[in-house]
Amino acid sequence: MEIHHLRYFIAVAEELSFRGAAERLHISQPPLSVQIAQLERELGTRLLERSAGKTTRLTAAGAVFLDEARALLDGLDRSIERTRRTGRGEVGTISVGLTSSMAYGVVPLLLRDFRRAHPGVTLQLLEMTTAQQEKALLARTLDLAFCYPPLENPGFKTRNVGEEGMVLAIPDSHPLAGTRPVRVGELQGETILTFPRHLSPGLFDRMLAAFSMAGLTLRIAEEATQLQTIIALVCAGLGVAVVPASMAKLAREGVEYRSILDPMPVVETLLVWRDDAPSPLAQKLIQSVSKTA
Amino acid sequence: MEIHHLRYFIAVAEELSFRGAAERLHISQPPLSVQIAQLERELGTRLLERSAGKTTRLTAAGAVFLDEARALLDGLDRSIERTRRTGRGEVGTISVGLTSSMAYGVVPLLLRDFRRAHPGVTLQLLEMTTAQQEKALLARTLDLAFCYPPLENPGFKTRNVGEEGMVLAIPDSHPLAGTRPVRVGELQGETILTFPRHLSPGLFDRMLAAFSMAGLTLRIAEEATQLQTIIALVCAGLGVAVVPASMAKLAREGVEYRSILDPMPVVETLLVWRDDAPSPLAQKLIQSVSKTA
DNA sequence: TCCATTGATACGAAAATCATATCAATCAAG
DNA sequence: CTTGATTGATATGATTTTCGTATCAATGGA
Repeated sequence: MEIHHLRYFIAVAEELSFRGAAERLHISQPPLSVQIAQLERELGTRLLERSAGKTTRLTAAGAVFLDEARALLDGLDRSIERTRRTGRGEVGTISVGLTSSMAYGVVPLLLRDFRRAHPGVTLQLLEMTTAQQEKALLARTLDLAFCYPPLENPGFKTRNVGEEGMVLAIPDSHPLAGTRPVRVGELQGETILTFPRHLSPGLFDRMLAAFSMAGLTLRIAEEATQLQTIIALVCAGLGVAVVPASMAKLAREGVEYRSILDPMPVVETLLVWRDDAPSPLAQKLIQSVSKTA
Repeated sequence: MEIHHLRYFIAVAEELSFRGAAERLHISQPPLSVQIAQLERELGTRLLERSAGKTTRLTAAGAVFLDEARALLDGLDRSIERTRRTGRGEVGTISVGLTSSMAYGVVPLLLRDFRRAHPGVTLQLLEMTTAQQEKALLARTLDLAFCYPPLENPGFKTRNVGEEGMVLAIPDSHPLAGTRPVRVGELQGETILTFPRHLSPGLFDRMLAAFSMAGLTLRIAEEATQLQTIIALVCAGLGVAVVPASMAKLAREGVEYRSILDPMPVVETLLVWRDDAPSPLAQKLIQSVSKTA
């Protein structure tokens, strides 16, 4: 059985006439009779009562199969449309990774714009470290990733979607509290908290270098897998911290943010994807982000 | 698009290999590639990522279409099975007419047997007079009819499914009440109620003849479109009535039934159907009734 | 009785699918 | 780095299927 059998049968069942149906189908009557006969033979039952001269009628099985055939063709149309929409990237799900520290930066804005432009698309956001995201991209668990450089794997395409400076986070009870920008030298003797290196080796090393030049050392808060934890430690008076500027949006009681006068590393945010055949959805998000950023 | 496109695509999507799928389909690989390419062209989107040497993978659209194609083929199988069952008369609906007076005779027994043997069949029972049933058969509103002879239209096939004698229905306060059979002569002076002629002309005329021979007249209860109404009138003391023996099963408080010694008309019940192409369900019911009766 | 119309059948023509042969690209092994 | 094996794509002739023309028997209406 093929789909044209369904179409042919529906035409005959609706016209209740082989000649009329043949005309509607733009074919001649004999092959139509043959095709219907094939269909009846395969189904093992007569679908139409025909007697020359008198009106053709549906059998009980024919009435059932007419309903079924219509439903099947409708289902086929819907299936085709759904597939086409998916192919055009109008619907579907896309997995996007981001680090927990990006929750307050430019990434939410970029994603919000994409969501508005593509309401049919489900964004699946997964908080992961840069290293985890790289592995997930390779395993195809992620379609896209928002990472911090440097990337370990060279086989990725990237786009810079924003960069931000570092600011100082201090308790509001601290002598340096106030609106004044701060120099690194003023931190002499302070406990300067920072995150474990594996969370962002590139940023970590550049921070380390910047402070070493000023003769300062950093204290690594091993348990701080999220920058918010660092802020919490600052709030508790365990020290000060240097964090990306967007963290200032996390207005936390008892913590103030001060800009730093000395040269500090700049945190770049990269959108990363595999260089082989990104899905249409991924392409759309890349395009959306490129336009916005 | 044809159904074999769906089958071919499912095979490739499941094997994730054109050659493997071709082997499974018992065709060679080149035409399979061509068919998939046709499918992709018609859908306007790529379904499979293929790169020589590396593993073939589904695109997002391909994953969607795989689900859809499986569902469509499943639906097709179910449709075929449903149609075949209808063709074999295993499922469906059959419209059967019967007169209201048959509700206590042999007909319910016959239908009960059929119901047991064919649980998938819905019996649509319609209470109609014999004349109404004949019209409904011609209009194809009914598939089968349980009628009383004679039939007006000669173009029917019939089968006698039972005959029964007539009995006397009298109030239990009546002088004739008791267990004794009754002679027609004993009804001299009684009001003998009967149904309007149009409900069953054949039976009416034979009844009329039988009573005329004994010098008795009948009083027609015009409002009695159902035999039960006659019984109700008897119960109310408006007279006595001669009714089919099966009505005795309608054990009504205040009414007794007496057999009649004189020759009385015999009520035949006919199963009636059009002589042109009865549906498989109708054939099954005819067969069931013939075996039981 | 004749004529028009219905669907079925027969047969050659057109179209679609298929199999064989072959290619470029890629990967694994030496 | 080279070789051999495997992947899917392409080209071409063969086979199968479907289609159209011609024709038939059966039925209903004029």
